[in-house]
Formats: sequence, structure tokens, C-alpha cells
Amino acid sequence: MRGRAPDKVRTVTYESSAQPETPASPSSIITDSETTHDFSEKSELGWKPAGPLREVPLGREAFGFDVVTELPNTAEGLGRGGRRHGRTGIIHTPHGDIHTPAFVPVATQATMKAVLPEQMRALGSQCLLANAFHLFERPGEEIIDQAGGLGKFMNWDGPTYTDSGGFQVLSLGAGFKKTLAMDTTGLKSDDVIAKGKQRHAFVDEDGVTFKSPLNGSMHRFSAEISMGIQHKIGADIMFAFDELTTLMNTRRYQEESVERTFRWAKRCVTEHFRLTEECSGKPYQALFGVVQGANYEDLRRLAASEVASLDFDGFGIGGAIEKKLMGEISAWICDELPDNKPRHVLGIAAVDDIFAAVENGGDTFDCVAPARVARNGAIYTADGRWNVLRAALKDDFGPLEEGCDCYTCTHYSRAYVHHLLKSREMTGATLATLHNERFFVRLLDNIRASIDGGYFDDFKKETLTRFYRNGSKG
RNA sequence: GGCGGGUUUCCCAAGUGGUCAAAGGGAGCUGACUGUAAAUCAGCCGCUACUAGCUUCAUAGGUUCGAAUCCUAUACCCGCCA
Repeated sequence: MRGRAPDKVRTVTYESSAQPETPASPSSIITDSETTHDFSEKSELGWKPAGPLREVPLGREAFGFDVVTELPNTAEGLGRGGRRHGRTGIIHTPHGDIHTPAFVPVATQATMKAVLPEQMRALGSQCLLANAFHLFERPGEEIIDQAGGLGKFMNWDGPTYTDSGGFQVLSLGAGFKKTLAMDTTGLKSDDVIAKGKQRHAFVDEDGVTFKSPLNGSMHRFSAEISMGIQHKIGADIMFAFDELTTLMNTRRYQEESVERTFRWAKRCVTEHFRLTEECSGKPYQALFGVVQGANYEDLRRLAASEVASLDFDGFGIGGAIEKKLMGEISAWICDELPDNKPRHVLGIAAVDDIFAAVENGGDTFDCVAPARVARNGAIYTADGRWNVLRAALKDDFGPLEEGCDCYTCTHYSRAYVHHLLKSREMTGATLATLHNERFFVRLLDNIRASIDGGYFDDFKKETLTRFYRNGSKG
């Protein structure tokens, strides 16, 4: 027999009217006496888990976005006329609401590496993002469909996203280990763009041919194929299949790429509504169009207005972005996008990047960094990022971060996490990831509260000054 | 007691006359990770006044222009035989 049986979870019903609540206070998350078994009932954050499918609205009206508070414009506003596009809001999905701005942890292969969905919920994560390309390769979208969709498959009853596989156009194509929001100082094209046999992705007008990182076999992705896979996977929010370029591509190539991505976007919309019709018994899956255009204002504005002209439910801000242009690029794009649809900034999680993107109109943000970096020992704190593997911490019995409300900090010491990671014990990755993910979820909770409370600018200044005071990365 | 094998920089382990401060692992140290080909990767890892010098390959002596490498003795360790 398939499926899970926890009746107490099934009895929770979907409430689209949930109001945003203040971010969890330190004591509201986990306390000693509360943590024995079930993580799932402890979260007091501002969203409600979804109920069974029959109670979920099926049509497109199940998806929506309400703006709650807009940031006031200032003289320094980067949008047209000093506009600041930042705002708080609520994204409604068939599997629950997302209070924005929100951090979206990345569960590429239908799992947070080293962490259970229950634990993600307990630390306040409102939603998770998986990857269509990786799930297509393994286990295959059919399996996930049979399981009842991504959420059921991985035991996550909140909202889910899938990336289209567009990121793999870059990571498998141009090169591995190349960052997105990067400092390009001193970099040359050859440092970033792989050639010949090194390449595992090849772009043409119709789509992309991938060489499987798993076994070397060749796979074909196109707008239609990506939509088909993402519909089978069944996430609440999908992304249109796009081409992700590097900052090292020529201006000419970026132009071609933006146009190609637009042609793919149109095909994605068409295919999306065809599949939506075909699968009319399932909850509506929203589709976000992705805006490319690298560092060029004209291309970004063009791409945004083109994508905005299509019948998307929301938008993704994607592509390579020079770090110092994070705010500008977001502002250019949001100038061209409608205010009544959510905007997701793909793949960012440097603290300063998050502030810049929120201030200029980003609503949700995903990134692998907190999880990946945690597995490698780097710990985010309000006072910057540092490495728990440092020898000096082997006998430091304080928490990772003084005053942190996360499960790790309230139960375990630096010395213990240091020991586990040094010993390559899996639980070390778990504890470090719990902390870092909580850090970003809480950061976005606090940013949201600061916008609603009218003190965003002070909060931003204070937070950034403190975080980067000691020259921290991240 | 006899015969044979061995002793290399923290550990394991290459190296049997110059290209050796000495391969490779591990451990250790430091750093990086931004829509996850990442429980990964990079640098350091005898000492210093570091584009060079100094002190090392069980210890002491010797052969040689030159020794971790050859010879002698000693000390341990491991086999087999008594």
C-alpha cells in the first residue's frame, strides 16, 4: 500500500486567509521539553500546512498573490522615478500560503541534503524548491507522478517549486563551479566557459542536449519537455525553461540568448496551458517566466517586458548578475513587471544580495548556499560567516551562534558540530544545515517584519554593518 | 646462539649513487562555495634571513667530487632455524 497514514496531518485544513504573523521569537520554535518526537506541530510561523487534495482548490484561482506592504520610495530608489519595488505579500498556492519576502530552501533531488522535511518545517521553512532535471534523471518524473506528486513523494505538504532545468544549461554547459552573482574582476572568458569535451550541455534553437552527469547518456530538454516533466512532478510553482548564460558571454550572444529564451517562454506558456487542460483533475500549477539579460539594462528591460506580455503567474529573475548590480538589475526588471504577480530571484543568498534584491522588488529567493556551505563547515551568524572546522573551536562548548533559536544552537555545541564534521559524520551536516537554513529563513522573516513595521532601512543598515564588519564572506 | 628481512620527514608508504627536503595516501592547518555534476574543491604541510640557504631518511664511522641509496659497527623490530 502506498501513501502515508498520519491522520493528524491529514486533518489540518488549508486556510488561504492566514494572516502574516510576526516572525517566530526565539522561544517559539523549539524548547527542550517540546522536541522529543514530532517536529511538525511545533512551528508557529505564518503559514498553515495544506490538507488533503480534495480540499485543495483545483483551478487557477487557487494561485494568487496579494501585496501587503510596499516600501516607500526614496531619493536613492533604483527604479524609474526613485521607485523602490520592495514589498511584503502573500503568495497563495494549492498547498498553502507563502508570506513574502521569503527564503526558499533548495531540495534539488526531492530532499534537503541531510535534513528531513519535518525539520525544515520546524525551522520555519515555508516552501521548498526541487530540480526538474535531476528528478527527470532519477527517479524519473513518472515515479513522482505515481507517488502523487513531489510533495507527497517527499512528505512535504507545503508549497513546492521546481526549477526547469535551465540552470543546468549553465552548470553543465559553460562550466562547473561558476557562481551566478559573481565578482568578475580579473576573470577571463576561458576561466569561466568550458570548451569541447568539458561541456555537458549544448544549446540550439529548439532546446538543449544534456550529457548525463550520472552515466554519460544524452538527454534532450526543450520548452515542451521541461513543461511535461514539471507537470508530472507537480510542484505548485514551475519555471519556464530558459537559457542561463555567463557574464563572460559576448553582448551579441546575450542578445541572441534573451530572444531564444523568449521564444522558449512562449512555447512554455502554450504547452503549460495544454497540459493544465489535460490534467484538469489536479491542483493548478503556476508557471513563472524567467527574465535573463545579464548585466545589460536594455536587455533586462526588454526581456522583462517581453516575459511580462505572456500569461505567466509570476516571474523569475535569473541569469548571471554582477554582484554590485544586484539592486539595479532587480529594479530595472521590476519596473517592467506588473506589481500584482510575485517575483522570484533565482539562486541568491549572500546577505547583501538578499537585501538588495528585496529592496528592489524580489519576493522569494532560493539558494543552495546555506546547505552546501553548512556541509563544508561554514556557519552564518549575525556577525558574519565563519568556519566551525577551525581548530580553535574544538573545545568551544558554546552554541554555533549566541542567542540563535535554531534546534542546533539550542541543543548542541560548537565543539560537537566541529567534531561531527571533522569526523565526516552525517549528523554534522544535519546540525550545520539546520542552523544555516534557519538563519536565512529568519533573516527573511525579519526583513518581512521590518517592511511591515516601517523600519526596513534601519534594519538593513544595522544587519549589513554587523554581518560584514569583520570582512566576512557570504 | 645461527641465518634472513627491516628501520624514510606526525602515521602508512615510494625511493637503492647526482634531476631528493625526498612520490603517493592519511592525519593536520587555512580558505572557497550564490536557480546543487558539491558529505565537494583549492592551497599549505622539516627550519629559516624562502627566486636562496640550513638541518634531515635508526645511531656512529667510512667510501665517493657527490650518499636516504654503497661499506663497517652498534641499537632496536620481524621471520625461520636451534
